[in-house]
Amino acid sequence: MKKKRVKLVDIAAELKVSVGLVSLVLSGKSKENRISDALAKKVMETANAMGYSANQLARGLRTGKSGIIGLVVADIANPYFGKMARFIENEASKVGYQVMFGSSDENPDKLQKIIEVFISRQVDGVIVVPVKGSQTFFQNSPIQVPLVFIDRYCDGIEEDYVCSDNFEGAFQLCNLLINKGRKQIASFVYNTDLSNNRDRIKGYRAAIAEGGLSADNDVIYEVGYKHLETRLEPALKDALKKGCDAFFFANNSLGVESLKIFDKLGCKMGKDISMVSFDNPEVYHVVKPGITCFEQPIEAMSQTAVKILIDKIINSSNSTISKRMIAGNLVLRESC
Amino acid sequence: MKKKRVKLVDIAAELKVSVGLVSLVLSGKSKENRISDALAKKVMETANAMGYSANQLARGLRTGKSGIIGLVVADIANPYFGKMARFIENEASKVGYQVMFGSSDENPDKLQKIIEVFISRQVDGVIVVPVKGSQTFFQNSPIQVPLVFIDRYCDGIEEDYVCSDNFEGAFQLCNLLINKGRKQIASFVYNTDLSNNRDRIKGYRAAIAEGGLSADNDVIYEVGYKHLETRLEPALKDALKKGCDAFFFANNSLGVESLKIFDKLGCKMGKDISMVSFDNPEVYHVVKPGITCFEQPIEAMSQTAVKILIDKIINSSNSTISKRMIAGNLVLRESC
DNA sequence: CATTAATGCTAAAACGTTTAAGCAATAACT
DNA sequence: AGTTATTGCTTAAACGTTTTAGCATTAATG
Repeated sequence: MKKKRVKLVDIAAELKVSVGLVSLVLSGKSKENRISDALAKKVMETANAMGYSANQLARGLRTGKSGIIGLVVADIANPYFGKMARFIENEASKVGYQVMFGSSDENPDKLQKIIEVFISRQVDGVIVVPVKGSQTFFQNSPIQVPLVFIDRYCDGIEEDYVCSDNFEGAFQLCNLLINKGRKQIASFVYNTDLSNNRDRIKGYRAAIAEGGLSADNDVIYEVGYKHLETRLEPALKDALKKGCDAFFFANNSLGVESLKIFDKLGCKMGKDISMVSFDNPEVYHVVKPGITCFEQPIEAMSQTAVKILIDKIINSSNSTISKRMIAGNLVLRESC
Repeated sequence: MKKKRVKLVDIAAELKVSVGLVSLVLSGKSKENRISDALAKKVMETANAMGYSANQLARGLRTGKSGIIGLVVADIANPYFGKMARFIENEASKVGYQVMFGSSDENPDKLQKIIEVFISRQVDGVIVVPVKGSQTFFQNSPIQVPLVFIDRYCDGIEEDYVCSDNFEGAFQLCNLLINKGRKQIASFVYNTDLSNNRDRIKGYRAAIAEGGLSADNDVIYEVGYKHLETRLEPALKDALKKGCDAFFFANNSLGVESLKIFDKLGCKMGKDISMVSFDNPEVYHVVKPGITCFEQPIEAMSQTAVKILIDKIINSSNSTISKRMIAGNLVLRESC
């Protein structure tokens, strides 16, 4: 029933040649090694006929390359990261790489565990969405694999990264609110000092300052990733009580959850209040009024990250580190 | 700069013991092999101190187990499959397995390629969402790895699967429409004869029949996965023209896209028309009126699939095949 | 005391590849 | 004809583990 997997030695036996020769032919090195065309052809044919498929474990052990890249996102179930995973998969498969993933839940311990497991599995490189509190890990552990940060980077860690223009996105979004004539803009962000979050706050502040609005710190609400359900609603109520008539959300999770709460509280979006948000989940498109947002260039970011990583893997070029910031685009809808 | 990875032989050299001993200790086989406690302790300590991490490629080559399971979904960017991936990741990591994924785009050729690559990478098992046209592949190729279908199964392929109760879900959903007093229910499904799609159609038909409505075939619209943008709108218009006052959507993609179109056409959801849908994407929760739907038990399905797979891997028990159907639950909202 | 048993370790093969080095045989030169 | 190249293949080591079999040494037994 269970057919034994055919390996090089089986093909070699069948043709009465050496294993090495079969290997050379099947890995496309016939020419360099002066294997006769006739024999090479015969080898390939029988390999096909016998249904040969290389054992990548053995190959990897020998060559020191697994052909796998590890991807660590916050949560693969979050469509933002799901899309990212998909684009990374596409780009990686173009160059023969497979993707192994792990979700950190924004937890530095989990992230560390995942990376350690990846390393143990000999991934050739990793693409990582770093999380709050993981700086020390990246600093202390002399990470032994090529690494590229995506979506965010870690301060003080000199590593390649690719992210979107978070400052500009926030700046543009908040400008929309100001131009709309809104007077007090509440900002909802995660409680981290990660680059993306921080730059979005900066963009918000810059817009406020340029727009001549008062930039009271107390209308910046930092909400923890795991406390959305409990902390978000009180924060929103507080903002409303303080007279905020506009809302800036630093990501889709905050924005989408807030939409539900606004509805519950009976706030009329686009009338009583205006809102803008980072990210462009399906919800923002379908809901009425549509939510104006800043769409991050997930595809370009993902492709770039893979390209940088593959380059690092192949050329072992830790010479210069690339820091890429890719422009996103504003999606104008009715919420502002 | 680049620290050399420490391996068993390094630890062995450090302690002037044999490699085998180190291996035995580190893989927790000290007792069975009568390694003295003192030495075992010392080995573990130096292993830690030296930062040892096993090379899973080598281990896998030797043991014949890679510790990796392959997951083939239609599209990891689709939140439904993203969640599935996440739950599978969680369950797999509990037993020390990593997940490698691939997206088939509902394309049998891609699916086949992915599985072949997985096999070549020596995955210990695969969890697969089969697609239209992949039956022959599963039939002909004597798949050499433990396999579990999820979400759907292939007719004529005797393999383990776990799916939700598609018939019951569709039946219940359509009953809601009928009880609401709707007279002509259009059904929007994919153009495949895969089990899930087919059972949903059956559920729809059964409800229609029991409800005493006319079951004209021409209010079943089969729309291809890749032709949603072009084919869906004409189909919806056609249904409206035919006088349909209720809509059953067999999945979230069809339902969400249709929401946009209904809005464009000025249809008042819950008044002019009612709708129900399979799956429970965020959109259905946030949109007004909320969309009544049948939520599939993604977590339970995923966990079950992993458990079955791990069991097959460990026990090589191809004795009995398990066919699991897990109940989902109706989420009542205002669209019906 | 002589035998058997238990203890604590080592040696070496094996997993399936890749690849450097080498070896005949033939071909191409002086 | 004698040397050197070229051609076409083979050999065998290596990658880092696991695991079986075995070897001393010490302890327990009759």
